[in-house]
Amino acid sequence: MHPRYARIADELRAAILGGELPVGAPLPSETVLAARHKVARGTIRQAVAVLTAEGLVGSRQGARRIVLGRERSQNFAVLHSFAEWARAAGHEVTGQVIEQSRRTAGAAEAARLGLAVGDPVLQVLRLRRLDGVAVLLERTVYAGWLAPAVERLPADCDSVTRALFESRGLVFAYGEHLIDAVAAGTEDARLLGVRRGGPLLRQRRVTTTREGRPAEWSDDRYRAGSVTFAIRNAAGALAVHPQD
Amino acid sequence: MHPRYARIADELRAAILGGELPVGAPLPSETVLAARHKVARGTIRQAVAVLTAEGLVGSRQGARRIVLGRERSQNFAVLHSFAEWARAAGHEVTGQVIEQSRRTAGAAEAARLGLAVGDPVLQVLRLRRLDGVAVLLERTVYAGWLAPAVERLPADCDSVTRALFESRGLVFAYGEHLIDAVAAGTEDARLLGVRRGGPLLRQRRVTTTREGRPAEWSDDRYRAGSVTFAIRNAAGALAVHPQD
DNA sequence: GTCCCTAGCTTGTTTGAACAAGTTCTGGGC
DNA sequence: GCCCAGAACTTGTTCAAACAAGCTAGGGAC
Repeated sequence: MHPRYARIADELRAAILGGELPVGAPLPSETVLAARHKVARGTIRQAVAVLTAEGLVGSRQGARRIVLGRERSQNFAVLHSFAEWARAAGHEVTGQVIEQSRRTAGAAEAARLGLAVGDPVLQVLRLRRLDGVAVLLERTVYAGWLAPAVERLPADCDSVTRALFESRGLVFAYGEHLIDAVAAGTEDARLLGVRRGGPLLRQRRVTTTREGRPAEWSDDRYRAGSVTFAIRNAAGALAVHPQD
Repeated sequence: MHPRYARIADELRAAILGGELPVGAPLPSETVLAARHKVARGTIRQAVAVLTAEGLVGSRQGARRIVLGRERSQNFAVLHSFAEWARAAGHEVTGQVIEQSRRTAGAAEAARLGLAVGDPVLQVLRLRRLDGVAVLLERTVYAGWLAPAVERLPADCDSVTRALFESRGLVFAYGEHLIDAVAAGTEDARLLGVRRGGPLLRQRRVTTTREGRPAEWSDDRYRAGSVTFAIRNAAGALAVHPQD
């Protein structure tokens, strides 16, 4: 059973997405909502904090909260798994390991993965296709303790994240991403089928387990025009949990 | 005076950034922190919620909170203003309007800015330099009601966001961003001084006022290698900033 | 009619308490 | 020595109350 505030948040979200609370309209005041749901004001504040974090509503002290938008921004967590995102968007995803080898960590990798220089790591080069078209080239380095689990995966595994969750109970909960544009190198161009020197969208990311242990470090290159990152930010309102 | 929880958050953040609380270390428990600062547990929870949203600490029910990282990711708000970010990072920013003209909104613009087709808009082409190097080409469309305020700005205005805040009290608080890579067109190549067809990082964004009124729509192209978007996502909360 | 100022409403901050749910560690039993 | 059951601890959820700070609409002065 979800907590009370989450269910109230779901209800409000549904009202916004369903158009009962149109964009620009004020939300009912906290007092009214509290009375309507028979909960304390703090619980309502937690519920609207969820919506604020999603960028659906904005708030200013003294004035009523306002509906900002109807499109719910996906949690950025989907960015962790190309496969999850693509499937949700109705695309067919396939993956293929091009190259896989064990080696030892260099200084940069060691720092990023929280290892010592020389610790074993597993390097994987993976090509992913969307509806048959080569779209993403992943160069991933897994921490040594993950290597056996990754090596056991089939070469055409669709979703590594899901597979590792199912086989090892691993959850990649927190991550850090660096996004920029780079020119396609020779290998990039050949595998993705683009011109050498042409634009690629690069995403470098570190993913850690829920406990904060770094698990993988990856350099992902997307063919230009194939993928766009969408970010909705509920800027000023970054503080979340109002009350305990 | 900042609220109490914000000051406690600042103190904890400083401890993490300063290395007193190294990555992987547990945070003191809420009870301990509450006693130490002589506040209620709820106040401590608000403080750590800030850090959680910044991606600095993670938490699991039942276990102590853990320091996840040392790099603080700025709130996405800074991304609204290239100038604000650059200045904060210690760079010298200059801007220059290349072209500016009024026209009427097409279908796509009207939809994005919440206008009717044919409503007046102001189109501005702006080149921005970082420490003297051309780095960003902005193609911005302002809603008609903003046009007078924008036209009144000097052609070499550094920070449009700040200027509009000061002259009109406008705050660009919420936005939506689409990030991808594109090949440089002829004009892009000439103004940014890169090869035609070379990689550019494109950011398309809609910015609305705090009240949810769309104010500007912009296509920003960054020279590859000059700027990187950093995104840190802590299970739902995301924060982003450009970095070099 | 216009302007200002205040009364009332709304969100923000904080307190203190209680229980629920999950984790960690300590002993005792084997 | 190993393993399992609790005890103790820690975070998560909720309540009720109070005051602070900011906004808005309406009424009074001009």
